[in-house]
Formats: sequence, C-alpha cells, structure tokens
Amino acid sequence: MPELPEVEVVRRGLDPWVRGARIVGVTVHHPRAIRRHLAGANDFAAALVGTKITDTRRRGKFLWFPLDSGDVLLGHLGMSGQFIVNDSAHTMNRAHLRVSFTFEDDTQLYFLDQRTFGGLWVEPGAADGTPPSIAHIAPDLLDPAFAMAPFAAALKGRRTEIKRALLDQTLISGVGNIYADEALWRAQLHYRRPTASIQSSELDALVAAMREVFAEALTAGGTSFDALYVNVNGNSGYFDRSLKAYGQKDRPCPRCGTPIVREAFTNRSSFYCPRCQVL
DNA sequence: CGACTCTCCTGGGTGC
DNA sequence: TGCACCCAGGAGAGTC
Repeated sequence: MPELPEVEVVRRGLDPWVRGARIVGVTVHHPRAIRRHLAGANDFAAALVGTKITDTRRRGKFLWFPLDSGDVLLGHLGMSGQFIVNDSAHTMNRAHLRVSFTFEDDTQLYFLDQRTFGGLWVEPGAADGTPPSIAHIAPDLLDPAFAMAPFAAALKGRRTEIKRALLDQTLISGVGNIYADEALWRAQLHYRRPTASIQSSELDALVAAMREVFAEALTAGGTSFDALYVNVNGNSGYFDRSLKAYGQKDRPCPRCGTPIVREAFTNRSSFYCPRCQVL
C-alpha cells in the first residue's frame, strides 16, 4: 500500500534506469492500466515511442517523467502498482503485468498492478512543471514548497475531522490511511478531532510526527534496494517492523499498554490508543 | 464550493 | 476440502 515514502523509494529506484533513456517500444497488456489516457492504448504508445525521459518527479503519491517531447508520462501506483526493471531474478508475476516499456539500450521496464487501482497516462507538460491533471494536489512534506502557514490556514477553513483532512490530498498530499494513523498516534491526537479545535502546538506536533514517520519509512525502504535487481514495488519493509497503531488491534499501545482499538472509518479502519488519544 | 459517500479491483483470509 | 463471503485501499465521480 504505497504512500509517500514508498512512492519516493520507487522514484529513487527508477531514476538511474530511466533518466536519459529513450523509449523504443511500449506494449499495453491491460487497457484498465491506461484508462486515464482517454485516447487509448495506441495513442499512449505513439506518444511515448521515440521520446527520451529527462527526469523523475513526484508529488504526494503521483509520479511523473518529463519527456523531451514536452509531454509527461504520469503514474499512480494505486494499491498494488509496482515497477520492475529487467526482471533478471525472474520473480515477476506476469498475470499482473499491465504495461511494458523497452528502452534503446534494451532495458525492460514493467508496470505491474494486481488490483488495477493504479495506472499510467501521457499528457502535455506545463510551464510551471506541474502536470495539469495533478495541479490540484497539494505539496507534500518532502517538497520544499510545503509551508506550514498555508497548510494551517487551509485546515482551519475546513469543518471536518482531522483524519479526513489528512487524507484530503488537496490540503496535504502523500498521507494515506496507514501513516495518518501512525502520525496521529505519535502526536497523541484522536482521529475524529474537529479540525477547528486543533491548537497550533498540536498541529506542529502532528506535522513533526508525519515527518518522522516518513523519514523512518524512507530509511527502511531505501535499504531494500539491490543494485542488480531493482524491484521497486512500494513495499518499504516498514510495515512489519515499526507500526505502533495501524493494524495493531488488541495489541498493547507501545506507550501506555492499553489495547489498541480498531473502529470503522469511511469503509475502512482507524486504529488508535483510547488512553493516549482522547477525543 | 465543501462535506461526504460510492465505486473501481483482486486475492488472501475466514467461517461454515 | 470447498465455497461464499469479507476486507484492504486512493482518488475521482457523484450527491446534497
């Protein structure tokens, strides 16, 4: 379940393989993977073949690759998207293969996605560098453009609960269900706290907690790379080792020992400590 | 426009 | 063992 740290790990992993690479072949194996490319698979391939990838970029959970044609190749991993380069270890499950790319130097890049929530598409680049289809996505915490004041102001203007606000990618991007629960646990805030009631000191603590969680996940994900076999699959290894609240129902809170509670939340789950995170 | 719900998808897990 | 479910989740469409 890739969130910001996992997508950044994917970007870093892909960068040395794709930056400067010229695309000479594109095969779309499943049309749903390019459903956001409205002109269809033939147009998708035609827009890419012959172009050179000039950079690797990311905002929140969106990835994009500027092309020397002036277009950009955009991608989102959704729930289960992954990129594999060359598959030299032969671990790729071809049943989930959605799009294949061949580069001029014969490097193969595969996009796989079991649940097909993710996808790829091509669109014209924009002068300010942000592709039009993600212009509404707010800066994320790794972005130098992120600033506390506008985020705090945007949050204050909303009449909702803090976790809903954290998951709203137009307020702050890159935060998903897992890291929202983890950051709220660290900052000792209940996920249903009204945004209007959050004090500035609490917001500072929450942002610091999100930065910590992201930094730890990035470190964990960054160590899972192998220079010879790049499987940038969005699994940071962070889940198994470091989660304090998410998925920890009935396990003792690492801070106070009280069993972690799971509650239904917009057709998914929220995990929190009922003693440390009081409404 | 803001707040919120619904929908898309697959396979691992669970209960009978 | 087999089968019918349930569940996980991001983001955008749709509703009010």
